[in-house]
Amino acid sequence: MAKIPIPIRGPAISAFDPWAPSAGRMRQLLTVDERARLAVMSSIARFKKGETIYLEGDPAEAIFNINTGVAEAYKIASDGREHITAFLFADDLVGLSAEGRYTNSAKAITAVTAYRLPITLLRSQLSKDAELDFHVICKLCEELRQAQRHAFLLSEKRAVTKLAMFLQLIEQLHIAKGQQIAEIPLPMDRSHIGRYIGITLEAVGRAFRALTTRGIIKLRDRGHVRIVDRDAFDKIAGDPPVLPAIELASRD
Amino acid sequence: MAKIPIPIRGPAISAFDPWAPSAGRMRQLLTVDERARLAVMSSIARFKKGETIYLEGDPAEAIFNINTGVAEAYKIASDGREHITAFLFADDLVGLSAEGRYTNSAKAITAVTAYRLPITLLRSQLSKDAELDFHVICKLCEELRQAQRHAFLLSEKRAVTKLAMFLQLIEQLHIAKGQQIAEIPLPMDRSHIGRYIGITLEAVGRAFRALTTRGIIKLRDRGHVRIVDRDAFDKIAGDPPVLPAIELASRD
DNA sequence: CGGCCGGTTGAGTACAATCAATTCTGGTGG
DNA sequence: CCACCAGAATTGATTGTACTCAACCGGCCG
Repeated sequence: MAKIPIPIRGPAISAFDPWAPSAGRMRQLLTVDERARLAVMSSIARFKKGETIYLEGDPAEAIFNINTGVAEAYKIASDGREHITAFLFADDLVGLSAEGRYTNSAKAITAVTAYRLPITLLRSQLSKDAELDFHVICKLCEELRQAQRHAFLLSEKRAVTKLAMFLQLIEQLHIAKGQQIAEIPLPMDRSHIGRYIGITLEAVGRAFRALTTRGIIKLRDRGHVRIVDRDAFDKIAGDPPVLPAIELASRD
Repeated sequence: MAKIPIPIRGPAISAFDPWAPSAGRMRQLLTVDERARLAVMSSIARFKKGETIYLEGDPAEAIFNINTGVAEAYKIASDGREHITAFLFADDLVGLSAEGRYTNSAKAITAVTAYRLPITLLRSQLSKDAELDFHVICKLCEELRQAQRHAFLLSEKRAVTKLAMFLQLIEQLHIAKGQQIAEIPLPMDRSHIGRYIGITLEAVGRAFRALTTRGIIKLRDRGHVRIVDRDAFDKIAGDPPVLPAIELASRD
């Protein structure tokens, strides 16, 4: 293995601060120093498209910090169907466990590079560094918020509503990361979307078409959507979660 | 306000340790010392049945630690329907926020007493006490696991499956807390269950009846179920998450 | 006694699942 | 540059399940 030619800055965690306004932007929580300290205890893992990162029930020896690419966390239903728990992007943490065992499986959707953090090392660091702990707490709050929103999405019955909420989710993720985008990129395929929002891939397709023919969205290709009619879109997806600026203005 | 006559031991957090086997039992994570320290910075809040604890979008000034009773966290859908994000029992933390605003609402299902922890005080404590931080991290992992399991449940389509998974959820919660029970107590009504598992209350009733007539469960009254046919039950609900004892035996 | 709340039952409808066939797309090699 | 191929996506016809709306039941409390 040759050394990585690009400069390595170490693991990264970005999230909203649960308790301080941040103008709708996620911040990089870790300091340069923290990232360096985490870097020395971590190795870099590479996964090919479709490759398994870990399996549910395996001994949880490490957590992963996605660097590039997209991964999925998933669970297998009793009838064999695969339910996607979360899509994981850069700066996300993966490897949730309980009692020393992973509580879900994970695999790469695109090619993925990630920092692999052995939990033994991480844990000893956590018991020393309250600052790092606090950042992990922030990230977990963020993941919890996402998981609840996912459940909220799944509680909807109409396929178009689910799809619209999903698109809103992905869009806001990019906005929160500071990327102004006219188009929503969809690195996952129709079946991934279906397994995430709890409908079949055929229903996903029909929902896309329904939104397209109604002039609400426009597909450039498989992986790029544009929201044409924002009002109609928001009426289907529901208002996006409180944007601080709007919130503060309308309140009091 | 008279002083509380019963001895106060202070806030409590119980969860699985994410990284150490614990024989399927949740532990009380906080030490006597930590609980005392948290107690001095907290006040006791009492909520009547149905009373609102906080509303989505409100400034997040405190988090709550349920002491007695049952509460619900919920979100309102665009069509006005209420989706229950989580049922909250003793030792649970509630008050998830982002950017200083609550990201869901919460209200009491039964009469509730809770410790109210102002986040300003809590946060200053968190930046000092790595041990406390670690315990909060454990609890958040636990909540995240629950939220993902909830989403998994919601991704099922058949009402009987959803209900069975829900009952399994509640049962395991009691087992994890060390209470051996022959009967599953349901402190919430049919409409709460429906709002949690994403079906109408009529469908909840029909699912209960379906399981009853098939001889799988038995209702003592509105609020107490007994699982009669465990095999049939598990076949519908899916195998319960890895129980460490079984897991270790069947592995290697 | 009457009203209310939680719960049950029933008939008709709407929506997505299913299964199967077909088209589209992007990538490959000749 | 084109022909070809495999995987992804679309379309269509049918079926099943839960939703809707409405009526009804039973206990509890004033």
